[in-house]
Amino acid sequence: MADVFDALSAPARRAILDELHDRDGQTLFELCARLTMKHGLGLTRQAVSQHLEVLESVGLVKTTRQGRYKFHYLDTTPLHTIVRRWSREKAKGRKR
Amino acid sequence: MADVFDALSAPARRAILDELHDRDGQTLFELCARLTMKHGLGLTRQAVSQHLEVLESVGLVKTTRQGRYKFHYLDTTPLHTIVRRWSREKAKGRKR
DNA sequence: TTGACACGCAAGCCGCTACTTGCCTATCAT
DNA sequence: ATGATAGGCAAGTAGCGGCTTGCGTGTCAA
Repeated sequence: MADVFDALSAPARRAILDELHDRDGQTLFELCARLTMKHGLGLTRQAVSQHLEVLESVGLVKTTRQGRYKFHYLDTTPLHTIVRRWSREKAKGRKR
Repeated sequence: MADVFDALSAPARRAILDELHDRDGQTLFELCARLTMKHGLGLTRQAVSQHLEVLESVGLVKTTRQGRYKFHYLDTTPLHTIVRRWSREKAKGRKR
């Protein structure tokens, strides 16, 4: 588990990204509460925590700590590389 | 297994997309040969075939049959929906 | 200092999926 | 018709990942 594609494969992680897109900078408990509210997902705190670890490891989520709070922020820049990978412009050195 | 994210989660399927991006309209056997050549993947024909099924089911690959040949073509349009999902422009009816 | 709160660590279970194996169908050349 | 080529179908196996469970750590208020 190391790249953006794996991170996006889990529906729960996509729901987390949706939540952060709707309200950026949430804590773990906020996310747990709102995920069960809106998306109806029955996820424990640990489950969400593990998902956030994955999302952070691939750069889709950035975090800042303040005291005992840890805020999570969405970062979509890794997504652009996905589309670019199979875009029509052939890679630079390829034309020969 | 039904959406684009799951389809992209497997490295082998991404390699197949890479191959089709490099040379569009290949048959199953062509893909098998070139995948073992270039990417060094030890994939059987059935493995590649099953991957192509998945890619086709989510619309990333289109196919045409001619006699006993089946040609596979890359289609990147499903990829754009991924980026749009978490783009900055809030969904239309949301501003309230 | 004590308790509550926000979060982290680690092991275990279970289902899904990638891959294999074996056999079958269809198309083409001779 | 017969063999070779291109591809399809189906069941079984093994490993990984999502989720749980239980406990531990750090921060804040009273």
